Amino acid sequence: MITKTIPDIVVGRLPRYLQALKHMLQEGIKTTSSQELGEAIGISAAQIRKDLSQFGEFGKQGTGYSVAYLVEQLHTILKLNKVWDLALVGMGDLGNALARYQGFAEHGFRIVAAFDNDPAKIGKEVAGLIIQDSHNLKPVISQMGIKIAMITVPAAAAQSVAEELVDAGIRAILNYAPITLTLPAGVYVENIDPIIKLQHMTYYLE
Amino acid sequence: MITKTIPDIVVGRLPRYLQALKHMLQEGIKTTSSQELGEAIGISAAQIRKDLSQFGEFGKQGTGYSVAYLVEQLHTILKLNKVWDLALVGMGDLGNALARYQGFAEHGFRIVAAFDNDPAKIGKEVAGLIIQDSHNLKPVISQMGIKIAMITVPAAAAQSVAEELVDAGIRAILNYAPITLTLPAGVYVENIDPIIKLQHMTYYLE
DNA sequence: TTGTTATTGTAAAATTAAGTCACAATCATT
DNA sequence: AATGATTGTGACTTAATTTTACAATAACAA
Repeated sequence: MITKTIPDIVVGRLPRYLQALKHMLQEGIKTTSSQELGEAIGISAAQIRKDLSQFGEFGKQGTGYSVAYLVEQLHTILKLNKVWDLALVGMGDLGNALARYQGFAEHGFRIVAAFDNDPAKIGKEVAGLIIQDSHNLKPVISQMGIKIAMITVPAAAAQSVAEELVDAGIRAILNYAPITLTLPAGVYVENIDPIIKLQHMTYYLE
Repeated sequence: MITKTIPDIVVGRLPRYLQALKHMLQEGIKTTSSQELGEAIGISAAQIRKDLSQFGEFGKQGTGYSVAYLVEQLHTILKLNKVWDLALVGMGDLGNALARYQGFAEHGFRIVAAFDNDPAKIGKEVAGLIIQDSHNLKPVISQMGIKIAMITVPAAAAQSVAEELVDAGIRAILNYAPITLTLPAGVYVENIDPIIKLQHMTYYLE
């Protein structure tokens, strides 16, 4: 097998394919085509076929793709055939909302540790989680072997929290703080910032 | 003046420049260079210069950029020299967290209407907003002239809510529901879905 | 004034990604 | 056995992005 690096932009589209395919599953659709899938998510049929072909042959000529099988294959590609433990740092309104969000569990992500540095919050329970003191962040995360963390602390604290997380063994960070984190290569960071998205859209409005 | 279409990906980087520049302002930094700005956000100096040059000449050779002036110029480019009104649909945990988030106001976005279809929530107050019945969505939004909406309803309801919003005059949607919306051309949609981001990152983990 | 250093704006080149098209191969159905 | 649908793929084109390089220029020091 030839190992070639697959462009990150291609990898980034796979979760969207998966999302649409899972909706099809829920609606009882057993089979689909690159055409149909493309229409559902606004991507050309050719591009979907090309993206998928980077990973293998998942369809059948004349028939298309078995939705269940393609979901299974995408799970394997994206390493979703296991439950991923998550750490959550920052239990403000957003942190609380994420702790209660059912979507994580439904997709194989489980928040197993929550932290805050506010004594008024430490010890309280949210969605079955006891909020822990941020001072214990490193021992808890390294002992539990958690690899992914979500940061929902204020911007001013985000960089140092991120460094602690990396120090504790975290390899991927979903950053909700409105700041660009500077971290060692090999740590994957994805940012979620509504302000950035809104400012992008206003360019196109009057 | 020659009007040329600027690639969307360039526009999408401007808010990140703005974010970093505002942090510099807060720290009292008066002048910066494409080099320094690039290091702060992980983008090459050349790309920043090229991106900015699409819109005009904002720097001085030998000196760099006045942070305040560049912030001002980016505000003008992104149409941020006004307060933008936002509608928020779906007052679950996430909707509530967004309603309370101070960041919107700090960046010139003001949530002026909140909706839900749950009778138990309608009429309640959150962060100074009275939650309104989703049935009134269209008249309220069109009368107030709101152009941007955020959707935080369950996936099953998101498409029809989005259609109602467009019908009411909404031109841009920040979609938190885990589904790809199908809407007329000319409506700008940005998606925020943590699951998609997490699934993208797990590809790179073991 | 002159030289030195820093930095922009931009052109050219290189690279990367996306889109298009075509079509043999194959599968299901009639 | 014929028909129609659809994949996987290769070739090609087009478009977009990134990198490189450097002349022009500003600030500053001697």
